[in-house]
Amino acid sequence: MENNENLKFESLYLKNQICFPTYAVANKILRRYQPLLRELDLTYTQYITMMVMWEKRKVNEKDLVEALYLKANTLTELLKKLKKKGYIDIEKDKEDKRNIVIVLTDKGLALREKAVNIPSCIYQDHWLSDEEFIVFKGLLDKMLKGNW
Amino acid sequence: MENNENLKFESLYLKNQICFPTYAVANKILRRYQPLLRELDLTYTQYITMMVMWEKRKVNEKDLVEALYLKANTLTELLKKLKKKGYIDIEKDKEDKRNIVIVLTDKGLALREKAVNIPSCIYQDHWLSDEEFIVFKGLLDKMLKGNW
DNA sequence: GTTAAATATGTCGCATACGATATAATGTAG
DNA sequence: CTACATTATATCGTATGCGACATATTTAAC
Repeated sequence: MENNENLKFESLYLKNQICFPTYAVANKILRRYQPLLRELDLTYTQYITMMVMWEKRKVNEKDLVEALYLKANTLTELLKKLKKKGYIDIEKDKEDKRNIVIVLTDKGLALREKAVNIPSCIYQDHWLSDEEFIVFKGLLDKMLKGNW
Repeated sequence: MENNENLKFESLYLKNQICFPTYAVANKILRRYQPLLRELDLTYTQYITMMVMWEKRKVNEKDLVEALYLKANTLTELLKKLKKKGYIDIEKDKEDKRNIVIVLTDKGLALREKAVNIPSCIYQDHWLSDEEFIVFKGLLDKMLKGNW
């Protein structure tokens, strides 16, 4: 009876989950970034938003939503904060007045010089081997693109 | 010059990140659970907490912190809510009065019957093949156990 | 044995993240 | 060309998740 019960509920054991360790590793990653990012006065979500800005220089909110796999309402508040810090400007799009245009400022661009050291700090502790990182990233990208 | 700049800041491109897709997949997973868990009146974090309770029946806060890779202050509020819903009871430990003892209630145990279908719903869309899931979970578990 | 360190938990403030819903602007069907 | 659908963004309320800090016990040092 006890064995039957174990069998029936096996799928609910924490150790058998895929989603839970994904969630836990993501939390662990965020905790790891925090002290490094504090020196740039950025949170993690602000940091990945700036990554897009450093690369594209000029986007609208929809571009960010797609690049970051977030929802627009999550970004609205965050963009106001980045604007307040002077890293971006927010303008109305003349062409399509529904859009906003987010533009990297000089101060925002300058921040990249301080940010450039972060990736090597983050990855230096060898959580995984180089080969494992490649496999891991391949699986993640597949999951992100997947339609589920 | 433009090429040099690309090279210098390559490590800051979103597409070269490992942490970002981990974070994005975790968000995607949480969004996927939400509608299913709403029927149980549980959030995702409450759900994984209940997983521990279904298995252990009786734990203290520290056990949960270790099992879920969260911080104690995150759990304090959450436990109050689970208590309010009647799924757990919270008592003082007589042996060591610093501890609290969290006990699964009958109502909490009964909830497991409704939860047992969730895992198959979640995993049915084949985000990855069975083999890929095994590899993925192996890497996640390694990262969780790693000391970084 | 008294004091200091360690442990377990709680409080507070901040920054997400989301669904539901609202609003404004644009596209489109007939 | 007008009503309706669609699109892009914003507002609101709820639930985390954390660091910093505070509190209450217990343990350990000497």
